[in-house]
Amino acid sequence: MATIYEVAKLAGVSPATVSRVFNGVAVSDEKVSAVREAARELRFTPNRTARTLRKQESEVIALVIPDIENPYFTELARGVEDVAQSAGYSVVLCNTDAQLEKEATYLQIAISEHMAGVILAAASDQTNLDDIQAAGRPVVAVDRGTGYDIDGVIMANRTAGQAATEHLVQAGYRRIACITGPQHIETADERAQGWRAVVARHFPDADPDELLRYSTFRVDGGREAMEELLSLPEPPDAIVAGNNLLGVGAIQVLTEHGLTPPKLGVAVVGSLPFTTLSPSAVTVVKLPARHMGVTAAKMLLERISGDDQQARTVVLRGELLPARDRPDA
Amino acid sequence: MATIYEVAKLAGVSPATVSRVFNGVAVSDEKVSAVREAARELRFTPNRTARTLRKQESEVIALVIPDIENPYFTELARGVEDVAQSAGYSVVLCNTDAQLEKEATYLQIAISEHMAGVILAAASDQTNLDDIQAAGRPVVAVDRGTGYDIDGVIMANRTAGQAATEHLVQAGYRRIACITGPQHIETADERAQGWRAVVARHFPDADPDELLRYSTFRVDGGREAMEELLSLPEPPDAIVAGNNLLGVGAIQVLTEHGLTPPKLGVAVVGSLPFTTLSPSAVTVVKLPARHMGVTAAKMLLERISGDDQQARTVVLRGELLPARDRPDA
DNA sequence: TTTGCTCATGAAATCGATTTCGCTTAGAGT
DNA sequence: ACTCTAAGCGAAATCGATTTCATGAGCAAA
Repeated sequence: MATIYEVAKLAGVSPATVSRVFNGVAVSDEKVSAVREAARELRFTPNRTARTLRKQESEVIALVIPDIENPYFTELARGVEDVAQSAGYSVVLCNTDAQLEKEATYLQIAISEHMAGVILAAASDQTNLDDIQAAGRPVVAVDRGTGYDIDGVIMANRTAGQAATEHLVQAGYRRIACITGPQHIETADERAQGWRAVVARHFPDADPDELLRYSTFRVDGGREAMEELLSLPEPPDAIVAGNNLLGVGAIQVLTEHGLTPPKLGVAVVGSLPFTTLSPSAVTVVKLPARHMGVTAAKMLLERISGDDQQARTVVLRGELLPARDRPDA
Repeated sequence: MATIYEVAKLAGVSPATVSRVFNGVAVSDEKVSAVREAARELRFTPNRTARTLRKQESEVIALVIPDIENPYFTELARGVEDVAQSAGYSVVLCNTDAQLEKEATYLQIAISEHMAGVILAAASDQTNLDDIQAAGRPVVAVDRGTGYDIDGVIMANRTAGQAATEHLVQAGYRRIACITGPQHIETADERAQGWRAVVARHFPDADPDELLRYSTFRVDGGREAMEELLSLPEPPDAIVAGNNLLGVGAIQVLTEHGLTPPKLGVAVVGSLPFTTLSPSAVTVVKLPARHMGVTAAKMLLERISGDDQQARTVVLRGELLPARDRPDA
């Protein structure tokens, strides 16, 4: 690739002037066109590595997520990407597999590659951000908090859990179970709390914990938990799934048992983008994943451009899309 | 962040020696430990930007795909990532939305960021790789060819289309339609050709094109095409979907019309990881997406380390997972 | 003892951009 | 006509690592 020096020589100016042309600093019209002409001829593209080294900042932001195969996170990624792209930033997607170690590696890379900032869906509440904060790189939390006082975009998880559960109650279900993610993940626990509150209010005599399962946020986790619940002496007549993948797993098992919703009521916190069910069979609390990504990216870009107001937390709300088929319909 | 100079000063050696310690070049034991000690104390991490500038190569590979929200590509990405990670490389995921322009931008970035190589699922057969080849960066094609003579990992698409269709014929269906992706995408067309060959052989009198729909490789594309097919004077009794998302869209429409498979036969080229259907209702030709990513990443790493044998193309085969429920069962 | 080699090491060049500094020149103000 | 200011521009420093080159020490072979 051509360098700035070759362009300078061809255009008959100094490298400094070439740089100025490409960075919008005042240069006379004739030199501008000479430089542009030379650059075109040599197919010159500025070397981003050199630029990053000198400027101590690159136009790359890292999006660190626990599960790249979860459509929820890819939708979120789309939101981030669209905003970033139109601001001239590119996005590096880092998949941590919910492992603290991988997460730490990626955060180190973000520092040593001079990335402009990080959007982080933390693997757990143990995530250490000391180094990246010391490096002065802004971090925005998405989906989950971090234990640090930083910008964040999260869901009203408790509310979402409540809404899902409440809707099942209204639909006439009486023994409502809950399958959620690992207890150490804030998101998982809050949704379960929403469920518990509603169940406790409507059925004060029931022992809620009998019908609560903490699992992994994965399809197989949903399957296992659902199998377990079905084999109880007194199985539930409805379940609330703590995220999309748990919902998929649970519904798969139900289908295999001939209990296709709404025979057994199902409400999912999260969307089922690739479901092949009738859309009216399952209640869904749609999470604004894309919007979450958009918001987080905007906040991050503000910080990158120097905004240092107090840390903000934006709380987004899910949207209840009720199942229309009732068991008594 | 601490620099190599500060470490050198603290350890009482030259920066060159510090570099050698971190790159496994012979240095006396005492200096090694002095350097390590100093590095630990200053929490030194080598600045990757500077290293990249000097070495003219970074430990980053780009994975350029047309649709990050398609589980097929995220599964492929997982394969790439696992191999790359264990070789010390990180992966930048670039989403082109099947747009040539975005793709070109990302390829330019790959060059100007000195990325070690690119794994590319091309947006179309128009992709221009001249620049990146001129820059000497290896490119491996996945899922689709590129029109260049480079390494590639592709599917036996025609075979997959045939197998899916053949299975529907064996199951007793007689009027089998096909919904596939844009005609200018090799993958889409080859699968349709497989379908056409089988249909022509078994039903030589039928006009195949009446039942063939080129669409986009997206859920809504599958929905539209399915609606169209259902409103034909003589609608099909089965369909072959050219990829996973088309399959999802088609099945959604069928479900809404009360034609849940296997009432109308469905075979999909591609997996339905988040389906909630009974697994025995739909025939699936499972594509080895992960394996494809793994293979491509290994090939790319070989090229990166200097291998310059002739370009190779690896063809992987899909696996037929037949539906067990027959319409006549 | 001398020659020849290897090994460890530091000084300095290098990668390719940006940016500071200082000089020149042109135009405004008096 | 004479400062004063600002704009345009080039030379050189800079970012932080790697790598070449030169040097000297240590050791083996002759």
